[in-house]
Amino acid sequence: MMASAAQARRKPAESVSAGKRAGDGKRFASLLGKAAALIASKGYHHTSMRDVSRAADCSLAGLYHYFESKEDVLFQIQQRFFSTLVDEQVAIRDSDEPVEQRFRALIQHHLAFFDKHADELKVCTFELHSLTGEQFSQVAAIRRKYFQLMAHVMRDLLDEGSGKATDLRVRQQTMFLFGALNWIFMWYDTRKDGPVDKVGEELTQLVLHGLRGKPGAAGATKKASRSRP
Amino acid sequence: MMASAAQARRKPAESVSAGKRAGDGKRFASLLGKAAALIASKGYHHTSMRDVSRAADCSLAGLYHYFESKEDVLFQIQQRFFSTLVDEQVAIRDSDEPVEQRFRALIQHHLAFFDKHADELKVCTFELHSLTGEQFSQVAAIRRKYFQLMAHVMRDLLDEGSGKATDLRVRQQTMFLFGALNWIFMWYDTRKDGPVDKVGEELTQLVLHGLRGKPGAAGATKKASRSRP
DNA sequence: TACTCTACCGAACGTTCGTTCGATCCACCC
DNA sequence: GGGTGGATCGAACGAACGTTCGGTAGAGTA
Repeated sequence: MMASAAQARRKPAESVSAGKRAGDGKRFASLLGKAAALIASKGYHHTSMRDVSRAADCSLAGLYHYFESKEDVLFQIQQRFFSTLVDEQVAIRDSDEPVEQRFRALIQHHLAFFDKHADELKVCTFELHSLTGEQFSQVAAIRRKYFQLMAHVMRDLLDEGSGKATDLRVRQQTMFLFGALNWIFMWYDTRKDGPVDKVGEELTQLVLHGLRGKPGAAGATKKASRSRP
Repeated sequence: MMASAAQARRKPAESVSAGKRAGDGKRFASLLGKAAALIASKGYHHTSMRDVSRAADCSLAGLYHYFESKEDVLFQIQQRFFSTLVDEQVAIRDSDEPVEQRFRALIQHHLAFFDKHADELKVCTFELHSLTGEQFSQVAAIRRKYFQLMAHVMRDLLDEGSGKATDLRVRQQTMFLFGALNWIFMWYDTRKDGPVDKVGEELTQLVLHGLRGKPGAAGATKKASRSRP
């Protein structure tokens, strides 16, 4: 008597690596991918269930065999991919490397994940606020975890340079970094920009040097070279 | 016979400071503000014309006296505020100051504009792709202009330090900066973060020092202080 | 063969949306 | 007073949307 995959997922298991659940097959993964591509390019609210069904070559009603609702589509994408990324980043933070190496590895792995799952990560980054209620809270918690993870390494980095690692400074520098990372969706183009790890190294150097600078050392001291009068 | 403000605006005058057009009154500005606040907080596609009419205390049909369509609402916000910001930034770029001062001033003015018109600037930053056709092209052109403006100063900054100002490097560092700037919408909180100009100075220092660092100087040289084993 | 369960579908329902139409109110000018 | 035109409105229209319902096809199993 009708126990669809979506209904079976009603209680989605609390641990991150959830137990077996209906809808973990290839078809489900393919649907998620098609949906992520559409949402990444048109935005969640511009993407209709009819769009998804067309892209996935199935009927509108057929989608509801795999998903409870449209919002469930969005949630599945965000929950699965974002928690995978953050779990992997935790392993890097806890690795046995010097702080600069861990910092570099965090940036590089973020970009490598972006390279492999651009659509899904874009959805994670820009469509959090399209979720509501419990589903919003769950993904928001993952995002907080990611922030704290990065802020932790940022603090180590600031501590290493000098004693000026206030909570506020750690917060703001971490937010600057996330801004630079997340904005990459808006401009990165393989042909123009080359492989992602080159971009990652540029960003790593920018921040590593930027944090090291002595306060006041970069002020209005020079008398200016102007290239356009 | 019925020449509404929206219809009078049909040909919106090509110069930036357009000639007088119906709908430049206080009511029109107030409608734009209410709409910007709604769109900034709920997103364009989640904001209905009925929402706007409710917030503005007028009828649904009444809105169409001022706007040709829903997309016209979005376009008016973006075109007016974004071109104002960029025009002001052009004046800073062309001012007679040392390059570091101009760079600092660009960041500070961007943040001051954010402080005054947070809703409108947020709409400019995140809702470009909700426009289509000619309106999209117009705002995209303003955005390109802003990028080139910032990249221009970034190039001067890189030139000053050494000879390593390739087009690619200028492009990527500029994009990092825009990322950090634009992401501020996501986290800035006056109570936590203090006045915007403090934030601006942090970001200015990060980039100024970051660009000055000698390549290879911040590598895996130290043997790491770890605060969490 | 008969039963069960998964995967999937066509057709419809109720709602919300952007937009339009015809009308009214009112300040201003002849 | 009569006329004009900007500002505003209630009511409705057609389209698109998310979702549901009742059903079918087919593989697996007893």
